[in-house]
Order: sequence, then structure tokens, then C-alpha cells
Amino acid sequence: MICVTLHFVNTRTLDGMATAASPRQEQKQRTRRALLDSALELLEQESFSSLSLREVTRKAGVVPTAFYRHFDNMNELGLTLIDESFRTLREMIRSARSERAPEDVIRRSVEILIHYVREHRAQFRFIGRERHSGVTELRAAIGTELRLFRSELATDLARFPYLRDWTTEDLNMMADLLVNALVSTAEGILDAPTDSPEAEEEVIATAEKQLRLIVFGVPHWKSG
Amino acid sequence: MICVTLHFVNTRTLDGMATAASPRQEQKQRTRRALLDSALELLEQESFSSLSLREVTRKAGVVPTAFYRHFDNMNELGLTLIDESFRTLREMIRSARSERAPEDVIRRSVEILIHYVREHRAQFRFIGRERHSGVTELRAAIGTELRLFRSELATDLARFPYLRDWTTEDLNMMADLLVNALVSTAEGILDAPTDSPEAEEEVIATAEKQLRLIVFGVPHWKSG
DNA sequence: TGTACATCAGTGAACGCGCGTTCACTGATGTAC
DNA sequence: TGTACATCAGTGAACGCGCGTTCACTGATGTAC
Repeated sequence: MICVTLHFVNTRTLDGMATAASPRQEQKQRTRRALLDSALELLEQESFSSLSLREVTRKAGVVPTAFYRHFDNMNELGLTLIDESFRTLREMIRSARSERAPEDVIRRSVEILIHYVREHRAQFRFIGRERHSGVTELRAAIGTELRLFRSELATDLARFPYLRDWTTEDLNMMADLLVNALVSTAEGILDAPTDSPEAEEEVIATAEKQLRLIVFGVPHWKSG
Repeated sequence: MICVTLHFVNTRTLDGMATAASPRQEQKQRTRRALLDSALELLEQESFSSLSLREVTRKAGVVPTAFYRHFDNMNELGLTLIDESFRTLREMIRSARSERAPEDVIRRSVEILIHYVREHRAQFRFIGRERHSGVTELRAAIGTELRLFRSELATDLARFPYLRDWTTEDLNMMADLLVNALVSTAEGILDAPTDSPEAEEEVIATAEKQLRLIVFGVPHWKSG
């Protein structure tokens, strides 16, 4: 055990990179990727609880038993997919944040969202679907990640001058509204017929209006 | 075939009610109910796509083949559950509407929502879960019903004086925001630990704030 | 560099299980006279 | 009302199927000398 660990460390040090990269390791990683990608692709059409190990290995082009060289069970594969999908979401929010003082924050944010949803359809579909799924373990994992995501957004909101004196709780409440609107926009894009740009345009327009309503309603809502 | 129909009409006329009510019919209805109730109960823990015909009949206390005396297949049972669940939702909105000029529309609406979610946990769970499920037919049915629901709400909104000159599209957009907030509130209630009134109280407080933000943000949002 | 042995990703046969659906049936309820 | 026949909700055996998981295996890659 210790030997294995030391060897791994040595490899990293010698190569200067984390990419282990012996032919055998490379092949193993390729198969692992094939399993994950196959699963994600199948999950565009069905939900995780009805996705079978055999379906995944069949699509990946390996024998069912090979699966166990990579994951203990299907749930472990599911958790890996959640991890990777939220990495994409964080990359998205980072990308939105890095736009310094754009002319129109809201329009630009929606554009970025649309871009990411289009580029990572399967991941968004998966998260949106399993968020309410019957698989307790996955649902819990997604719930935790979404709460984290919401907190990050709340922190961003706190930077806006006219939100500076809000309580954390209220900022979270607002972040919650925004996340809900963004999630349902993503769903709208995913469900829009792919050959209808008008349907997509409408989803985008609605999203912008909703965000505007939430953001610009803020300075006045306490007066109600 | 014609005879059967005539006989049915006669029965209704004679009895004066639609409740057919021969002992055999009554027993059949009881079994049908048992199948629907068993399915709904099982659906609190798992999603529809992984719910089996045999599980349902086992719980209902009949042999698997008896199922076919009541439904062609599981999807048909699912569609029936959707129908019944939306009946509950409409009853809820009707109940909210019938409150004439309550002191605080928003607080009262949230109270009514909470009440209905508590009384019909399984139905709300089912709709919330299958809304994004992998079963295309059910998802489509729920989508249609929700769109209808949103339109009804938009019509209600049009009655408020300061929304009178809004376009239908904008009213729908706002109804969409409200429905999203209500749905996520219902989810919050369902997921709150049953032994923690504080957790529930927080969900309720957040819901009220969100609705207030949406409603009172309205008169000012166009200025943004 | 060459050889002998170790590792281990992927194979293929086999298992027991729960599934949806078929079919011929039973016996209580309903109908006609 | 009583009898003879029809209906039909629910039964129980049987089927073929895809599933997850086990096990002993193979042969290419890796390691030690």
C-alpha cells in the first residue's frame, strides 16, 4: 500500500504533471471516460433510476463485469457525473463574474447561461432531472451542491451597492429566486424544439424580463 | 355494445346519480382505488419509471394479472394520478380565490398552499418528481397541465388594478415566476424534516418574502 | 538489453431474481324468463 | 319467486427476458534483476 502511494508520488514528480500516463493507465482512463459519457448520453432519454449497468457497458463497448474495475456500483458513477456537472456550472458562474462591468449585466448573464446549456445539454438535463429523482443519494448530493451554488451567488449579490445593507438571509432568499429563474430558463432551452429559434428567443426574452423584475423590484419591495 | 351503453344510461337515469353501484361495480371501484392509492404511496419513495406493476398489485393485495382489468398499462395509471393531482391543485387555487379581500393576500395564499401540501403530500411529491422525469408521456401531460395552471393564475393577476394595462405575455411571465416560487416552496415543505417546525417556518417566511418581492417589484421594474 | 515473474483491465459463462404479459380457469354476481 | 345461463373481476401457472453480481480466466503491460 505504502509502496503504491510512493510510486504514484514519484511518477507525478518525475513527469511534472498529474497525468499518470502509462499505456495501461491511459487505456483505463479511456474506458472510464467511455462509461461516464455513455451513461450521460443515455440519461438524456431516461432517468437514472431506470438506467442499467448493462446498458451503460453495452454502449461503452465493454463487457458488464468490466464496470467493476471503475466503479463499485451505479450510484458511484452517478455521483461522479454530478461532480463533473457542477464543475461545469462553477465554470459558468466564473465566466459570468469575469466580465468586468459589461454594458448590461442581465442580458450578458442570460447569454452566458444559454451558451453553457447548449454546450452541455446532457449535463444540465441530468442535473435538472435527478434534482427531484427517486434516488435519495443523488438527490441529496445535488441539493448540497445547489445550496453551495446559491451561497456563491448571494456573495456576488452582496457586492452591488444598493444590496450592501441586506441581511445574509435576505440575500439568500433573492439568490434562491434567481437560481429558480435560471433553472427554469435552462429547462425551457432544453425542452424547446431544436429547429425553432423563435421558441428559444421567447425563453430568452422571458428570462431577461424575470431577472429584471427580480433585480429592479428589490429597492422597492420592503415598502409593500 | 349498443345494449351496454343503453343499460348504462338507464342505470344513471334510474338512480339519479352517476354512482353506478351494483355490488360488483362497487368492488371493482374499490380495487381500482386500491391500485391508485398503493401506487401513489410507493411513489413517495421512488420514481415512476422504476415503479413496477407487480409492486403496485402486491401492495394493493391483488394478483398481478388483475391489474389489466383496470388499466392497459402502468402509463395509463400514471396519467390517472396526474389527473387526480391537478384536480387537487385546482381545488386549491379555487379555495384561494374564494377568500374575498383578505387582509393579507400573500400571507393567506402561502398558508393555503402549506395546508394543501400537508394534506396531499404524496400528490405534490409525485407531480414535483415526474415533472422532470424520464417518462415522456407523463412529463408532457404535466407540462400541459402546468401551462394551463399558469394561464389561470395570469387571469387572476389581470384583476389587480395596477396590472390592468400589462400585456398577456408579461402577465404570463409574472405568473411563471410566481408558480416557480410556489413549486419550490412546496418542495421545501416536502423536504423539511417532519419533526422540525422551525425548518418549515423558515420555508414559509422565505416564500412570503419571495412573493412580496415579485409582486411589489412590479410597479417599478420597467424603470430599470 | 533480455528474461522471468507480477499485475490487472477486460472476458465470458453462469447464477438466481423480479419483471411484464399470456392463458385457461373459477366462482360470485347479474340477467332473462 | 326460482331456475338456468351469461358475465366478468380476480386467480395461478407459465413464459421468456434483462438484470446485477460471482467467479475463474486471459493476455497485454509493467517490474525486477
